[in-house]
Amino acid sequence: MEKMERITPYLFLEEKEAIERQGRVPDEGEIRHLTDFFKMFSDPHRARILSFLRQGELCVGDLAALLDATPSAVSHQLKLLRSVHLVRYRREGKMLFYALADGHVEELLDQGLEHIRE
Amino acid sequence: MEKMERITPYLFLEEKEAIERQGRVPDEGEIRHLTDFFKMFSDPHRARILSFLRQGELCVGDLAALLDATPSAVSHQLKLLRSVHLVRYRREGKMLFYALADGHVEELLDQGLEHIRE
DNA sequence: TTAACAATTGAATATCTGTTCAAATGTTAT
DNA sequence: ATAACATTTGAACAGATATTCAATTGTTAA
Repeated sequence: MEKMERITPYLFLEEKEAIERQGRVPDEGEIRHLTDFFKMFSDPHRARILSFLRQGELCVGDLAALLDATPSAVSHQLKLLRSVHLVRYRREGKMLFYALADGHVEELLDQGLEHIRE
Repeated sequence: MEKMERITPYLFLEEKEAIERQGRVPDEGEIRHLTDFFKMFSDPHRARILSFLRQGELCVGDLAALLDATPSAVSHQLKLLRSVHLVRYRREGKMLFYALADGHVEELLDQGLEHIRE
């Protein structure tokens, strides 16, 4: 058998390439997207915004009151949530009503809760 | 009709309390756990570690080689992943082999990927 | 058109997070 | 014992992140 180049005492170059070829590990760009997406669930204000929006649409001022935060702080977070398409909004007069973008969001929240509760 | 105390032009105190009573928004402690949990998926190194572990257990040195990172950096991240029970490990000689803690992890990764791909 | 209000924006600051580096721990073989 | 190796740990530094504050945009009503 031919000599194999060792990377660590256990992993051989062939194995490493095999693992990478299997393609179950997203490439750099996709990992970046994925982590940016999950980052949205990793801040208490954002997680609470998403949780509150499960019950229907709310405007920025409502969210600020519910979170006990300033409208500015909430708006900054909503901007991030918009950037990864987790929320959508519609204008009604002076106000912007925000809502969850789709059902995925709730599923994900529930899965997270399931994990930490068990 | 009785006068209601307004919080914002739209949300009334009764509504706010109703929303909070519905209990679909986790309390402070649970939100903290939840965000700490999701935070684990929000760093590229950690996300790649979890992705690589889908294909079977790997030791720290292997992961370091696959990630092109130092064993120290990997170990620090593994410590965080252990802290929220996303990975488990077993010792074999000098090495520690890490594995995903349960199926939840893969489900979550897939849901995240599903969201960003659509 | 002006005033009032809801929300957004950008810059500054304080905090959090991830990596590095050196030292320590645990295991195996000599 | 000692040496060699895999991994962990803690402290220090650099970069990322969330909030605040002041200024701005957009909408409605007088």
